[in-house]
Amino acid sequence: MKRRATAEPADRAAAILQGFDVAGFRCRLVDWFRHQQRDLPWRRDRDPYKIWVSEVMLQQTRVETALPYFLRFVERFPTVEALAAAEEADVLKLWEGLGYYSRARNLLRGARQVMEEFGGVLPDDPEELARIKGIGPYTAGAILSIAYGRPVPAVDGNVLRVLSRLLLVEEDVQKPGTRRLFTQLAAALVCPDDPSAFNQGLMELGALVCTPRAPKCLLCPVREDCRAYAAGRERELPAKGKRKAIPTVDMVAAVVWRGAAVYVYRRPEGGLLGGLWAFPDGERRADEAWEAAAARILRERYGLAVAVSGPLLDVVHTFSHCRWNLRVFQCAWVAGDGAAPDGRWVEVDKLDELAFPASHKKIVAALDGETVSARRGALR
DNA sequence: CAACCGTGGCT
DNA sequence: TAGCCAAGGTT
Repeated sequence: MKRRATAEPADRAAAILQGFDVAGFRCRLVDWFRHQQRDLPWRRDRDPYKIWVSEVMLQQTRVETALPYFLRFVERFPTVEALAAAEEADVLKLWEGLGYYSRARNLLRGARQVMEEFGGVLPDDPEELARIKGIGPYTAGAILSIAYGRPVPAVDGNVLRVLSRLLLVEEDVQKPGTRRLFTQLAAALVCPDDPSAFNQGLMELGALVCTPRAPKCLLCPVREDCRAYAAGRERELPAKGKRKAIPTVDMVAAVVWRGAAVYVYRRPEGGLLGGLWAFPDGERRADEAWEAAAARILRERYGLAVAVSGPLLDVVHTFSHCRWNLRVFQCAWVAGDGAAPDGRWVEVDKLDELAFPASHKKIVAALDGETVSARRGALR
């Protein structure tokens, strides 16, 4: 049998936990969580569906941001069955502004999958859960432990931070290999008596006390367990590699007027902002004039001949992995019905029925302003 | 494995 | 200001 140069995660986890007071740590954490947890709507009951929705919304998203979306979503779609019967357009409209829109599409697909394959009930089996679109290792662990009381780990960013400090683990937490180590550690630590309180306690501690920049160690219920605190090194952890610089792209978009209607298209699934509506847009070429770029893109990509009348606004929008310098032009329609696969002429007052990304939502808002000022002008 | 996929708030 | 950060998943 061949032996690896580096220890397996399971062996390393066991070595790291040598001398750690597992039982005492569990008690202190769970006790703290029971008394100090925030009153959040998804903690009101253990409905697996609501836990699922909340966990998906909370992926890479702050509690305060997700909260109003969650309330609207479960009000409109209270059950898996209700969601499974929904139109994707309605789901995306409820998700508008929350970002990472594949989450919404996957949640809808997942709900339909649960109706067809699992009789409308989210399975409590790890391997079956993992087959559902949009449910990865963390979300599966969260649903299993919180909704079904199963003693499995749920490793999110909070848990990586808390455990890296607690156990003084110095590996780069962004590497997939390190993630496996922390999953082993969390699996060994999880409290069999109350996996829900333990896993949520770990995350709540990370959110409220063991925060990224200025951890509140003096308020920490498990300070006596913390190796980083003992070493005075809590601010050095977790270790993370540097982020790559993100590229900037010059973009043009156009508001093409044809009577009271403007042209919009639905972005293809799978790409950036997939499934959302947008004004016709495209990349400006190097050394190309902005207005010329607008005319060229409308002609080539959207089959529209227009007269570019002037800039409406500039939008600078930063995504997670790229940045747009977006210049928006108003245009008068000349010819062409529009050739985008999912293009439509929509009256301006009906634009609110469609889901737009934040960057193009600003264009819609600018048009509302235009309408208002035009009406004001007409009244004078 | 590394790149892709949003958004808003904070320092 | 520019960068960092937040209950990740998919390809």
